[in-house]
Formats: sequence, structure tokens, C-alpha cells
Amino acid sequence: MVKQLREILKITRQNSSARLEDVAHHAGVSTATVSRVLNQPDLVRRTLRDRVEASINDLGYVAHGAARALASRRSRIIGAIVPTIDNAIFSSSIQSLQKRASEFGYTLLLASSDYSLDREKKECQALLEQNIDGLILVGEEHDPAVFSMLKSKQVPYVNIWCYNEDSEHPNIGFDNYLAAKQITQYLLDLGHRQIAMIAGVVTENDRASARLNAVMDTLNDAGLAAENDSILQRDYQVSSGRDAAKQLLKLDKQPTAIICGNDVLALGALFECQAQGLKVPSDISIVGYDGLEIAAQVTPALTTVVIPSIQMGVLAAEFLISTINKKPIQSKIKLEAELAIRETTSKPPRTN
Amino acid sequence: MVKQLREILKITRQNSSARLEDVAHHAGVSTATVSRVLNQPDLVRRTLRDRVEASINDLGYVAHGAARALASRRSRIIGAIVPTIDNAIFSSSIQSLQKRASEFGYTLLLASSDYSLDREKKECQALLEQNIDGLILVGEEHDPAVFSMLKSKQVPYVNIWCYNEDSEHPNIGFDNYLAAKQITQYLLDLGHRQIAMIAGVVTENDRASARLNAVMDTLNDAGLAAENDSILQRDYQVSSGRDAAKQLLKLDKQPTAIICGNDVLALGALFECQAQGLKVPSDISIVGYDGLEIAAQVTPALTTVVIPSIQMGVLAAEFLISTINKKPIQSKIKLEAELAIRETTSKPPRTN
DNA sequence: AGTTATGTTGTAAGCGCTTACAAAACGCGC
DNA sequence: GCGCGTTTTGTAAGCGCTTACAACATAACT
Repeated sequence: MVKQLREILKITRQNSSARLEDVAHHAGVSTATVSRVLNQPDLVRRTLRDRVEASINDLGYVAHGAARALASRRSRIIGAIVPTIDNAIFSSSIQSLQKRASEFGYTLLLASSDYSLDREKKECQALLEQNIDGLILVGEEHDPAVFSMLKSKQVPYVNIWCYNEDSEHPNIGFDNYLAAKQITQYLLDLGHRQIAMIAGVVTENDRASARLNAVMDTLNDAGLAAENDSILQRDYQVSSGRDAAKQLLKLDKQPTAIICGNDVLALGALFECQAQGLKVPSDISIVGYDGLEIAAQVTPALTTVVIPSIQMGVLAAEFLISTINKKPIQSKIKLEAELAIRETTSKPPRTN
Repeated sequence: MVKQLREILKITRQNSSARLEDVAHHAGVSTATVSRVLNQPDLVRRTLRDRVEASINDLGYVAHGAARALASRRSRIIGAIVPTIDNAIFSSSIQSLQKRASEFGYTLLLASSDYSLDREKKECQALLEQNIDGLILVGEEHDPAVFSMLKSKQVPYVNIWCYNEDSEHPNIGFDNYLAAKQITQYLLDLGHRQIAMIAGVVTENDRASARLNAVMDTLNDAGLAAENDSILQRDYQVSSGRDAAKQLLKLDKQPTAIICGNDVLALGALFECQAQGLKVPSDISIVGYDGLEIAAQVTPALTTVVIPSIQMGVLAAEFLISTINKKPIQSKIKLEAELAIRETTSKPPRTN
């Protein structure tokens, strides 16, 4: 009877926007037909469909997602939790993810974990409460509760930024360890023996850890014991890179090369060297990791590992949406991270 | 009767997660009580509340946002449409927005317009379909349909990145024009007379337009007719900045200063100058706009306009959430964009 | 024409929650 | 012990949509 009252008061409630039922009345059809026009237009005869569509336009009808989600059990929303949005390499991935999802009619619910697995868990719950149809996570290390929640809600998910054939979870990414090993080896091959590292913060960050470990392992394998004071960890800021480089340049045994856990730190290191009047690469070599656009443009251009950030976003969206629609699709995709040799690396200076 | 069937088959449907009703049964109370524990705990007696909370934990209950949104008419989701996520200055704003919203129990639905008002309109509709409780838009220029949809759905919104006292729309931002004028004046005061500009693309972008206009107006006021070939427009990429700078440096009347529409273009210009062996600022001055973290760290540090990107995100979240909760709050907030004089600007070279 | 397969539309029962309203329980003063 | 106001809890009617199922119309066969 409330509904009837609403009908009676229709003139009054002109602001409360049109519902599917209003469209149905306007077009002289049942609500089921309108719903079909919206969701499975092929099932509706041409003439009727046109009439309904006209009514939709006339009334400026906008579907009510919550009602639709409740009835159909899918929200057309996918969620993503990234460590931080404020990080060029993630944001390019998010951008591509959002665009691809939008092309499929999905919207993106975005959350950030601040590199904390506990926050990630909480954000995951918040996203789950919003009935996301799928979830994208960064990295392979997550709170077990995350997976159990996802499982009990039967929400498909995928870990990006990592590749692990043996993982029990779908993942789309590249081998963080391998690429870091390669770039270290490249420096060794150039003749560097004093190699320092400015790593990202490895706490609860499997990508940063993998990169750090790869460098350490490779140096060890080459018979170079990594000294503690030449391995630094810094948060994701250019200023932190500068700060760390400053510290490294004060060392008794000054490094001839600095490996950075990401491009932001590498740019900081580069700028610090420049500020101190050092020539890069003739005095000191610097390498980054990520492949930000700016890395290729800075003078001198930064040698780095280019990771497929855009591709990961696109593929993650496609994987999730396929899975949501019960279309089988490959659940593990290995992408390549490529060494981009540019201008910040060369043989170590003779004076060594 | 379907519901009854479900009850009977409960053992079978262990994967379909717990509903509020299940919690109610488990705790031996009505659904209303459970709902109250969730939404207005003060209304429930202590002992009962504890019992219900225990049941919630036992069953791993996660609220069903769509159902909740349908019944309560609020989704606890706020939307944001930015030109592109893949842009450091927007992503820092989004990050702060998302964090602040999350603190209030809201999640962020994110869309991008690709600097197209038409896409923006479409994304707006998509967000509206998801029943967002509020919307954040960048800039003051939007398709009229956007505002009418928002109005008919009665969804509060706010334009950020701009400040306009006379606007009919809520806005939180700064004066793009004024700050650009100031930085231009600063260059004039230093003695520069050959001033070029690398503007952002101004199409459907009121922020980029305002900045460009401010520069042109200021140059005009100083009696300097801006020459066409010294005013360039480029998209938001470091490489575009380099490219534009390259072109400007080829000019017969080489500029002694380059004003850039944003820091990314400015960095590109800086790198190009460095690559060509020019000394910045003694040979040529460069200024940016935005105040990215890297601008302060690059060598030489970039003179720029620091805009309150984080603050805009935070305040926008707060404004929207207050408005959603019917708490009156100031709907126009003027923030300051500050000139940061650093190392890429000085008097023009004598040789002029 | 009669029968069957196919295509098109309508009816109505939920989806899981909130909330107005009613009912019950409690506390207090007398 | 009663009446009253207050607090606490329950009942049940939706929120706006989708979709199984039924009903009907049409096309395709014998």
C-alpha cells in the first residue's frame, strides 16, 4: 500500500527518479519485458524493444545497481587493492584495469593497503561487503583470511605483479626475482665489483623482497659478500633515494654501481649523484626497476627493468570478467620484464 | 517456500555465506536486532549485543551491501571521476581521498574520463547506476547532463581542482589562473622577455586553459606579444615535454624561459635542455606547475607551483560525507597554490 | 487443419537487508 | 501492586530489480 501511495503522490515525487516499473507503465509492458530489454534485448521483439527504449529515454531511467545486484547476484563491480595508488607504476596499471573493465560494463572499486597485510584484509572485507564480482590483489603474499573470505563468498580473484606457476592462486605477472638477477648480472659483466643496493621496504612486500634477494644471491654467487652498509632499504620516494645515495657515497669503499629496487629510488640516486657533481655513468652506474615513462626520458636515460604494468591491468580485468562469466580461461599468465639498457650504466671507472 | 527449502538444505549450501537471518537464528534473536547491532548498537542491550556479535564472528558474517543499499537507500560508496588515474598529481589526490573515505567506512568507485566530457558523462551514469552516495569531479566544466543526472538522483557532488566563488556548484580547490599569473610575473620580474610556454592540452580542460590564459594575459599586460610558435600544447608525458622543448630551442628567437603547464612537461623540458648541454638556469629558466615530489628532488630542483592535491582529496571526502549525512558544511573552499622558487629559474643570460 | 516447436510476453516470488510500528519488558513513584 | 513512561525487542512490509514458470502467439511441420 505504500507503493500505491507513491503512485497517488506521483506528481509530488517527481524528484525521486524513475524506477523500472515506471518505465514499464510508460511503455505499456510488464517489468519483466523492460528488464529483458536491458539485459537480454534479443529476447524482445523489435517493435516492443524500441518502444521500451524510448520510454527509458523519456523518463531518463537509470538502473538501480543495488536492486539489480540483489536480484541477479552480481554487482558488475570489480575490486582492486593496491599497496598505494600514489605510485606511478601502480597507477598506470590501475588506469588500464579501469579502462578495460569499463569497456565490459564493470566499474572499479579501489582500495589501498599501505603495504600492510592487515589493512589489506580489512579493505578486502569492505570490498566484499560491497558485493564485488571479482578482486585484484598485488603480490602473492596475503593474509590467509583474505583467501578464505574470498572462497566462502565464491568471489574470483587474481594476484598480479607476480608469477608463480606452482601457486594455488591465479596469478598474472612476471618473475621479480629473475629480472633482478639479470640486471645484477649485467652489472657484474660490465666489471663492477663494488655494488650497492637501495631496496624498497621489504616488510610484507614479496616483490621488494624478491628483488632484494635476487641481488644478494647474485652477488654471493659471484663471490662478492654483500656488506651490510651497502644494502639500504628505503620507502617509495625520490627524496629517500637521494638520501640513501648520499649515505652510500660517504662509504669508505664507494660503490661503482647502485642497484635500486624501483625507478623512483633510482631517480633519487641519480639526482643525488648529479647534485654532488658525479658523472653518471662514468663515475658511477645506476639501475632502476619498473620502467616508468620518466626513466626513459631523464638525462641520462635510466637503465632499468621494464615491467608490463599496463598489460597486467588489462589481463587481470579480462581474466576476472571471463571467470565471472564462467568462461574458462588460463589462470596463470607469465609476462616478461625486460632489461632496458640505457645511459646510466657503463664499465666501472678505472681509478678503482 | 524457496526459503524453506534453503533451510532444509542448509547442510548442502555451506558455501553460500551466512545471511543476517542466519546470524539471527544462531543468536536466537530477530533479524531486526542483528541489524541494529550492526547499525545502531546503542539501541541494543549489552548482553544481547555481545551475543549477536559472537554469532557474527562464529558465522563469519559479512554484510550484503547491495541488500543494505536497497533497503536503506545509501550505498556507502562514493564515486570519483578523474581525467586519468595515471598521472601522479591526480593519483596522490585519489590516494588521500580513498584513505579518508575509508576511515568513514566508505569505499571509492573510481572512473576516468580521459579528458573527454563525453566519456565523463558516461562514466557518471555508470557510477550513478551503482548508487553512489556522492561524486567527486575534477574541474568546473562538465556536460550539463552530468549535473542534471546528479540533481535528479539527488546525489551530492563537488568539483575539485578549481575554486570559483560564484559557481552554482560546490567546489574545493585553488585558483589555477592566479598562480599561473604569479609565476609568469616572477619570470618577468627576473628580467625575462623571451618567454615560451609548453601548455597542457586545453581541449575540454578548464585547468589547463586557465593556466595558459593566465600566462598569455600576463605576457600581454607586460607588452610582450606572445608569438604563436612559442606557445605549444602537449599531452601529459615527459617525452612530450622533451619534444616541445626541442622545438622551442630551434626557434630563431630562443626563449630564455619556458613556462610549463605541469611538472611532467617541465621535467621533460629540463631533461631536453640537459641533453643538449644547456645549463639550467643560467642558459635558460624552466618552471613547472603541480608540485610533484620529484620536482623538488630533481637536479636542479624545479621551480614550480605547489598545488594542494592531498588536501583536496581529503576535504572532498569530508565534504561529501558530511553532506550525505545532512550535516551542513561549507560548500566552497579556497586553498592556496604556492610558488616554490627553486633552482631552475634565474635572471636571463646576459648574451641576450 | 491439427500438432508441435519456437518465440514472445506476463505473473509473481524472491534477493538480504532496514525500519516503521507494535509489542513486550522494565523501572519508578505512589 | 498498579499505572505510566522508557527502553528493548520483534513483526512484517517493503527497497527495485531479475528470472523461473506459465501463458499465449506464431511459425513450421505433417
